[in-house]
Amino acid sequence: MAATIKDVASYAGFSIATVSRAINAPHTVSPIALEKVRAAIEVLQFRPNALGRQLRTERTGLIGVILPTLANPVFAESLQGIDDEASEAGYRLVLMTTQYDAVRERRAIETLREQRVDGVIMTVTDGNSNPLLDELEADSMPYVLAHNDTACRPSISVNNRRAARDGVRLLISQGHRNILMLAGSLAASDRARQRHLGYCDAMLEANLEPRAAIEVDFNTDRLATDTLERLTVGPDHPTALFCSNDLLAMMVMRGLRAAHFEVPRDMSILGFDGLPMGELLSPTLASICAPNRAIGAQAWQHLLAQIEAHLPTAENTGTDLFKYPRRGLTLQHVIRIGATIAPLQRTRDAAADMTDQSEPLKISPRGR
Amino acid sequence: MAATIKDVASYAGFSIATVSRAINAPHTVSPIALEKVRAAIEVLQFRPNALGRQLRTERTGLIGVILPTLANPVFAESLQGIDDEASEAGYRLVLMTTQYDAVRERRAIETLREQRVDGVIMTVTDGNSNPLLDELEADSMPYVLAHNDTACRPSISVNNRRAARDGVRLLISQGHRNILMLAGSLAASDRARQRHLGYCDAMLEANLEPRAAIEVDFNTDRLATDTLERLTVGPDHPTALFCSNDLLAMMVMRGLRAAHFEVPRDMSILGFDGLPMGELLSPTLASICAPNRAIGAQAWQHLLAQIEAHLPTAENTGTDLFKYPRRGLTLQHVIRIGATIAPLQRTRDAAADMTDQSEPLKISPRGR
DNA sequence: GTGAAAGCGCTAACAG
DNA sequence: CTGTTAGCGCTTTCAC
Repeated sequence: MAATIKDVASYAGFSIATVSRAINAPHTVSPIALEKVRAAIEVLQFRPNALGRQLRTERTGLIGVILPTLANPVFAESLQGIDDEASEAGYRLVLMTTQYDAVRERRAIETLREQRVDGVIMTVTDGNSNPLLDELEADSMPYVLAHNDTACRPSISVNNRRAARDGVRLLISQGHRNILMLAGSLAASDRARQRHLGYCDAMLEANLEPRAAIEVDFNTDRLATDTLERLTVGPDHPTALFCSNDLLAMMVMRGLRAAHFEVPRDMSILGFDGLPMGELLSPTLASICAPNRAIGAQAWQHLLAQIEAHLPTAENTGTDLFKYPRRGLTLQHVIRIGATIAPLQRTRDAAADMTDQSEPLKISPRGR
Repeated sequence: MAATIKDVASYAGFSIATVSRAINAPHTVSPIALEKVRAAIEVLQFRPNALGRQLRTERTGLIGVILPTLANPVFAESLQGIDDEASEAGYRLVLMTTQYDAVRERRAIETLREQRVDGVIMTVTDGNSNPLLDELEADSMPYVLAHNDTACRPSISVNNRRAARDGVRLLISQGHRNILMLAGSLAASDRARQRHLGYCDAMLEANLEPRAAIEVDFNTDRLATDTLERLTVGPDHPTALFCSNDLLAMMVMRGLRAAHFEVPRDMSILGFDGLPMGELLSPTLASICAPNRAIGAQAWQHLLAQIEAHLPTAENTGTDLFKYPRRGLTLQHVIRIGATIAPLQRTRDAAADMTDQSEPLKISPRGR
């Protein structure tokens, strides 16, 4: 059906070797031959079969990308960042999503390795103690983690712990003392765990008692009512929420609004990720911004460096590894001040532990 | 380095054929052999090389996906829809983005064909008169368009024209008469053109004069000031905007807000796409919703049908083509009522062409 | 500058 | 049930 290099060769009146050279190293072929080959290719609509080449050269130009989901724009952005650069460099991406499932992570890697991808960029549930990654290293398969922050593996991310700490510090500086953290499944995200540590850091250094993160299922599009109650009812309800990601923050905002809780008057909200859409909300979402696209782009750069260090041409000296450190790279986070954060008003609840009760009390609305 | 089927064969004490069978058709192999092969695979950490198999079988299990960008969640959603189903069926996605560039579309298809993908799902700038697609058909390469709506090609989409008409009708039914449409580059999107036609349909049937779409560069994150002026200044400024997509609508909302134009009091806004995040805005964004994820999923189903019809096993009768029509499939759109739309208040501007001027006038705020 | 030939890793007749 | 063999399409020595 489709023309092969053989067809081109016989049509052009040369051997397949010459055709191959005409394609891959035109300068090593006589102008006459080159022209004839070109013509033959044109006429026969020859399209080189990448599989043949890849089988032979042991390089595919394919990069595996493993992400939890594309429903969270964080990963879509990051993916776009990877694609921008990788496609420029002539690589193609094979995408697999895991839905935060470790089993699917394993399968994805397996599949990609069978496909002989030249490298893998991924965001995993746990970047540290991960046998999958150990295997990759043992087999010296180039890989880079994106978003996972771990010092001991090649990874590109913000310092999640410190970023969270900085964010929660901001809330504290605004007078908030009863601050809760919300997260998706902690088990499914080492980022969330890091962020919770950062939350704890900030709380402790202010002599506040850190609380366990409230885990929220944000695959559904609605906040569970018991969660909502916990946030809004009772004398002890928090005045500020630190949400482990912006999507969650947005969901919470909607839930609060439905419960007639006004943000930021009745509750300050701080997100994490810095999704552009957060600025389009009203009130605009305060968030700890990670440079998601840059994370993808940098992950690519690091992967490429590893791939090139792997090439037979480059001698695998320690210099290469030094030039392109195989260990974590931390990108800078930025706190985006947004209208979802306000200084604490001394409401009845928030003023509970204050001595001066003389100021006019504002009644917090009750949910439900 | 990596073990091959030969290594496994010799380790297990069988021929490579038996190993191959043990892998691909275990039931055709004696239990003893099977066990020995399994053990060998285990010990040698054998990972079958997909390239060899693909070269031989002429099937890769790879699906090309070509999308304009992932920065627009519409496409990220759609991609997730594809991935959900395709990965389930054991296929992998090779992703390429075009940034709405026809040249990149062409290159992407070329690259994917060289990689011998089993089929392609794509969203192109122009689904109708597109030589690329003619080529694909000529070579009987399975493909499906997603989001592009065209009757004459395999495509999955909403009826963009009718959907837009329905949306604009809603605006008209709310009393709006001066309605403008905003779009990204019309040249880069047949969807936008279809939607503009729908806008015109609705305007004409109400005896209103349709206007040319205002093209907005929404790659930048800010609305150009001259565009903004056009929307807000003068006695003739519109009272409602139909935006060709939700991202644009959100950008416009922000621009208007910055100009102290309040939505929907001073301007009603209707988007297109039905991005989930629109419901998290405040006011919640009214939008014509396309089932983006379902579009991706359906595109996959149709592609799979084509691929299977292509298989040597299935006889290529007309029945197959009848069962899985190669032509466009239209999914239902839904208009999401949102708080960005309000009945027209008879402001000074909007009431200009009305005879009854006696009602109290509300002064529209002036931007800048 | 060009061609012959080997072989990348695998599957699929075919023969036994 | 198993082994032998012939390629899939390409690159790449190695001669000439």
